[in-house]
Amino acid sequence: MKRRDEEFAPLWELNKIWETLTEEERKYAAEQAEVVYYEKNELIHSDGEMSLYMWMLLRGKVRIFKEGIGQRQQIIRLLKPYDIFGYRACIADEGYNSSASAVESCAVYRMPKACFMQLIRRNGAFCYQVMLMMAKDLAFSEIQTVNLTQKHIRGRLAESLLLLLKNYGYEEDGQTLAMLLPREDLANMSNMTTSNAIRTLSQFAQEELVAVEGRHIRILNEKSLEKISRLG
Amino acid sequence: MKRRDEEFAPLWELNKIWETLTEEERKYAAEQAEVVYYEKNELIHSDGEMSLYMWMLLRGKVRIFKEGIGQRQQIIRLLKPYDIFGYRACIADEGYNSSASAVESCAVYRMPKACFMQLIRRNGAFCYQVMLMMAKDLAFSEIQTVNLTQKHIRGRLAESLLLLLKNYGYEEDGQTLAMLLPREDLANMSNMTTSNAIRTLSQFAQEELVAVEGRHIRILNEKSLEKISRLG
DNA sequence: AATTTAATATGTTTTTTAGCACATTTTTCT
DNA sequence: AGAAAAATGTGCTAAAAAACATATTAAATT
Repeated sequence: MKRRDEEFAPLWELNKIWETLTEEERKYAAEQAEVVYYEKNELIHSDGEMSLYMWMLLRGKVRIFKEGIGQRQQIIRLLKPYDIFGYRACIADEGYNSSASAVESCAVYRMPKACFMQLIRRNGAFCYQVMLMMAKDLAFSEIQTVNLTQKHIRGRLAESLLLLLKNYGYEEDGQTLAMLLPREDLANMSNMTTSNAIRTLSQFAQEELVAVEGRHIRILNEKSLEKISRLG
Repeated sequence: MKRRDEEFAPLWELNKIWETLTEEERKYAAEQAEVVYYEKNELIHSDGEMSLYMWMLLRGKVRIFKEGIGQRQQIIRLLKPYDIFGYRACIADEGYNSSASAVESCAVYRMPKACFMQLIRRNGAFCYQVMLMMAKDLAFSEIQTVNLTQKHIRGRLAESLLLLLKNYGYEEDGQTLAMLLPREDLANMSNMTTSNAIRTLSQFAQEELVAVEGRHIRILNEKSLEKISRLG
């Protein structure tokens, strides 16, 4: 983790939750928030560790995951720039209940818990925005529980690919997923072993649902993937 | 669903989130909240249906569940008196993202969404209490995702039994779970088929971890159950 | 650029879990 | 209370997924 002098747009231009802050609060938030940098695969925070900051991703990609049984990890969600994380633990004044690490080198705003909670207490509209964000995260988590427990391998992998597509979109070619993920991460998202992720992705390639070149995945038949995901 | 004239203690004596309300707000809340009754297995709200109320359980037990693939259901959580539910959808102004049905006949307070949201907007302390509740629910959901995906059948069943114990405690004998649940619900909690729930519970009985008499389950060896749950 | 290390691909075996059948018991309903 | 409907208990079979092995390829490191 490094700190560097680099200019990023102010908070309120990056995520609408900050738009609810008054001039004074914006100034306070900007003073307190600090840009920090992480290398690829570096740990940002870890499960159980007491929450000291809430974070907003500025550049790069981050995975939020939990360690399960026998070092198997489950990726809870993947973040893109301006997504906010680590805020739940701050609100509950608990340790983080998951770990965060950089998928690729990235820049992050971190805001001390005290500052964040101050803003929540002072500003009802801000509090409401945070609440709304949490309501979305909760809905997603409950949907994900059912996806991961009830769908079969093919359905789970298709689901993950569509999730990546929805979250990161395509490269300029309009086909290639704008997210390079090792197969192991794909497996950890989809609740399966790495070899099953590899095998199933190969199957999808044979069926011409996707085309694979290393970590570059082109989506050839989104409709069919949706169907596979839907039927489990 | 019926309505009856029956007296329940006022909201603020039943769940601490209501303690944050002012006198005036308490009066408003009490006016707007209404007691409704549901028969065993009656549906209280269903997944996708637009949220009109938030609810607080007064008497009885309620299951919150999602329908997955091929009518298999996943129980997201089980409620005991004074637990609050259906509030997430109100906050996000969305449809419910799960269904709720009565495990046994029960009484419920229901409060119109507009009233609930009014209180949230007006009263920062109340908003914060709701937020805190949601933070707990979110943490639970994420833990549950990992439990249900990574643990093996025995681990998942042990987990569920301990969850029931934590939530409902023992009967007066200090051994029998104060929650009668058909094996199918036990299966739907634990992400397994009904026959596997029956089979695995029988195994636990043979190993003298529990004693089973119909739906009455006595916990004989909590320590061992914890170990089985922990190791997956 | 070369070397080491890690990731990917694929086949095979073993374990785990679901699915089905059917007898028996318990609940529910009238 | 008695009949009908559900739920439970067990055995067996099939399917799904994990585990393991090993070759190949790509990525990271010096």
